[in-house]
Amino acid sequence: MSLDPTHQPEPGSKTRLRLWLRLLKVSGQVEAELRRRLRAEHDTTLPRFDVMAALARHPQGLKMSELSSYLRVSNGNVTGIVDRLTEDGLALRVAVKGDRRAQMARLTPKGQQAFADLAKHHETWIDNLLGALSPAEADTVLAVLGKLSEPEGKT
Amino acid sequence: MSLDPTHQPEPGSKTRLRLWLRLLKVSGQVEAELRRRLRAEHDTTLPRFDVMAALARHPQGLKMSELSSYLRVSNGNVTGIVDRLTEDGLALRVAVKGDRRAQMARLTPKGQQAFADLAKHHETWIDNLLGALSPAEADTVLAVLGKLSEPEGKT
DNA sequence: CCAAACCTTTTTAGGCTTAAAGCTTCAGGT
DNA sequence: ACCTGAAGCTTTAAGCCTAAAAAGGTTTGG
Repeated sequence: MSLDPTHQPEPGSKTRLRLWLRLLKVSGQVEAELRRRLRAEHDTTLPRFDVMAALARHPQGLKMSELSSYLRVSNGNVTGIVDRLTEDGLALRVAVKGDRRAQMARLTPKGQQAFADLAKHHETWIDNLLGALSPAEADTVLAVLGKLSEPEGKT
Repeated sequence: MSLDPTHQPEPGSKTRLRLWLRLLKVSGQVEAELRRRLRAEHDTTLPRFDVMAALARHPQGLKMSELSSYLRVSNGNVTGIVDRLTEDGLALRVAVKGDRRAQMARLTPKGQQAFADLAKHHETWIDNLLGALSPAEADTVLAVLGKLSEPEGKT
């Protein structure tokens, strides 16, 4: 099969597959380097960073369920991460007034300070890791990839 | 701090950070969808798919250490994955002649057949998920991201 | 009032991941 | 033959991830 030159299942199928593999490679490399630096220089992990970033944007705190839907991870997942952040004194749980089922996760002052430090380094790291791209190139890719995130179907 | 308008730490730093976030978003979405379909339609996982793909390219088999360096994952990691593939009858370990320490992991006929089916669907999925991009757009992104994978320093 | 339905969170079970430790085997030097 | 270091693989510990079940708390309809 496929010796038939008239087959051509999809135009650009091959190119898209190559694009996917490269996308996977680049994001994997950057992500791996971020994880490595977070661990080596700050003794933390990417999931912890993500949770802290979410909480930093919401100083009043987030319910556990809000946090999990915000981060697009499972409900039971954030339990463990917040547990460990709490053990390290970076986060805490506070009761929700009027609903004894719910709890708000919130950064401690120590956690806010730690995140500010992390965020500063994070931006620098990204700028270094993607430094081979000019702003114009970055904008180009940004625009093209934007088509995938916004599945505009309204023709 | 940063009220000083002469600061400007990096030109394009903001754009690169946005690019990274979009890259993360797109690859995360595609990857999550692949995992979901692998699970729902084939009762398997992405790591298993990756191992099977590696073994499919090497019909004579791969040593465990070759497999782990090929996939860029830790040595102890593939042990468990090959274990589970073996339990399902998709892979097997064969002794390496002349070195009783080493073992070759290899796909069984059942495993080869299963992978052929997976690979066919995989290509279709990718083509669908990235279908919003024209071949020209895909080529553009491919070229730009190529600069990151090939850190050409020879000027 | 109270039981069923619903909501919020934690717990459980299973898989993936790494780093580090342990076991066996190999290869080379004495 | 013996020792030693390195190689190959597995095991273990800790964290992350999900889906599903369990445990409390709340709300609502009779």
